[in-house]
Amino acid sequence: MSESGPMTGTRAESGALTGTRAARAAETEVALKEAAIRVFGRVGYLRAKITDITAEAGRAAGSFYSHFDSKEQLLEALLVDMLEAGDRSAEQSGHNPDFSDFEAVRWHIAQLWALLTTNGAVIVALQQAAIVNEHFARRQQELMAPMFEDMAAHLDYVTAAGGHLPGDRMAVATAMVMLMSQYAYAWLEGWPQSSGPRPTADEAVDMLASFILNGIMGPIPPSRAATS
Amino acid sequence: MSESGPMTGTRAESGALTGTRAARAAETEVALKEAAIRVFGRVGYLRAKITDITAEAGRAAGSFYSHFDSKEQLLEALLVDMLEAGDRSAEQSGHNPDFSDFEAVRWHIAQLWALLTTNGAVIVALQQAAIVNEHFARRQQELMAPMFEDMAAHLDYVTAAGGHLPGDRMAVATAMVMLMSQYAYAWLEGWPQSSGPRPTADEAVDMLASFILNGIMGPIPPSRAATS
DNA sequence: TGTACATCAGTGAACGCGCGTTCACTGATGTAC
DNA sequence: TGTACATCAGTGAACGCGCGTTCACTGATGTAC
Repeated sequence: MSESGPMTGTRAESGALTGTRAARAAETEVALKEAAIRVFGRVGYLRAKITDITAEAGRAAGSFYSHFDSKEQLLEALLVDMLEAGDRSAEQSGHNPDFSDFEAVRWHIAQLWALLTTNGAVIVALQQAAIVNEHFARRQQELMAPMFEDMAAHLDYVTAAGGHLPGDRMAVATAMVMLMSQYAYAWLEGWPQSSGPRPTADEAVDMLASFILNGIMGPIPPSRAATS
Repeated sequence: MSESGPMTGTRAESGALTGTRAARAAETEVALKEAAIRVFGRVGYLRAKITDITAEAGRAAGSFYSHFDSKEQLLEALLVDMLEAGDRSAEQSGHNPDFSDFEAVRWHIAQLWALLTTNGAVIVALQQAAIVNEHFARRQQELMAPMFEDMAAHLDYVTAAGGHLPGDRMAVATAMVMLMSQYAYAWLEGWPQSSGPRPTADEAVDMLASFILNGIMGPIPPSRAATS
């Protein structure tokens, strides 16, 4: 027994390139996806070359096509992964839909913030892909539509609580989503570059929550705004 | 005198392709720029091919390079045109910087709205170019930086008037710019597509003005919000 | 005013670069007997 | 358990498409004398 069996020995020694065929293929697919996310984050989806991704994953160029038909299909796969993970985490949370309440607004913003910071590369990739590709333009709409509807529904609580929306409920919902997502994007990009230290994530979420609650309802009591 | 002179006759007859050499070249350059704006508006900057632009302008492909070194340099020229026009119109307007006043806020939003609707194609082209090109990423920052600074300065009037900003002045200024520009973009794109009629430009500007004034200060008197 | 030549805006076919995609090949894994 | 063959993940050089860019050419405009 000074030598292990030929197969098991080979497996243990050559690391990532061993295992059953199926396992090895699955490993490579995951490696390609993870590499893609890193490359997208570094140079953006539109500038990312197939060979950038395979190089980042430590594979040959041709290997890519054993797993994906194209860069588009890879992005689609990443989107599916993201949405599955999102569905799983969304199930458990019974949330408060009453947007006349500061904590409810803040909770929703924090949720969106978490989504953007954990899946930033994929979401920004989708945004970029939507610019040059009809399919992803539609996909982006499909992702945003429920957000608009969701926000609009939450705004009805504001009206019910005697708040005075600044305009049409759908227009206000659209403005809210645009504000949240774009401010988050600017924050991730480090805008504006000129001035002092950028806010922490918590400060940013607080600011947005106060801004939006004031915007849709009127000022919140200073005590709550200061302590949250 | 039954025949006009050979040159003047030729000029009058063959329309756009006549005149002095310099004039003819200038005409073509203008035609290419205008064609580019139309093509950018239709398919976007990133998808626009040089031959799309020359075809739209009714010229041969090679003609492009008598006037511009590349698509990038053409966009740069369009930006310069836009900024020159912007400077000219900005000079004449003595504006009210006091953002505790509804009309001042509304006026600024209307200004930005006008800028985006008249130069939408070029501004969106810049946004797209900034994604894949370092030069235009910097150019975009240069264009936005004064807006952030300007808004932040205006916000100081809010604090002076006893208003309570929802966060750091620069963060709030950033949020305002993001809200205005992105809502305008969404409006131009017809988002959200699902629901009923989108607001008119005036309604959109009113909504943004109320949203922002509430957001940065507290609610405006209902009478003013309703009448403006 | 007329002629001969120079210049230049514009033309469009051809060229060539960059990058996505293919494919003959390798060596390890899986299967049959 | 051992041998012979089949299958398949992965390789990387080569291919080829799309589009930016060039360039020899045309015909009109400008200049010289």
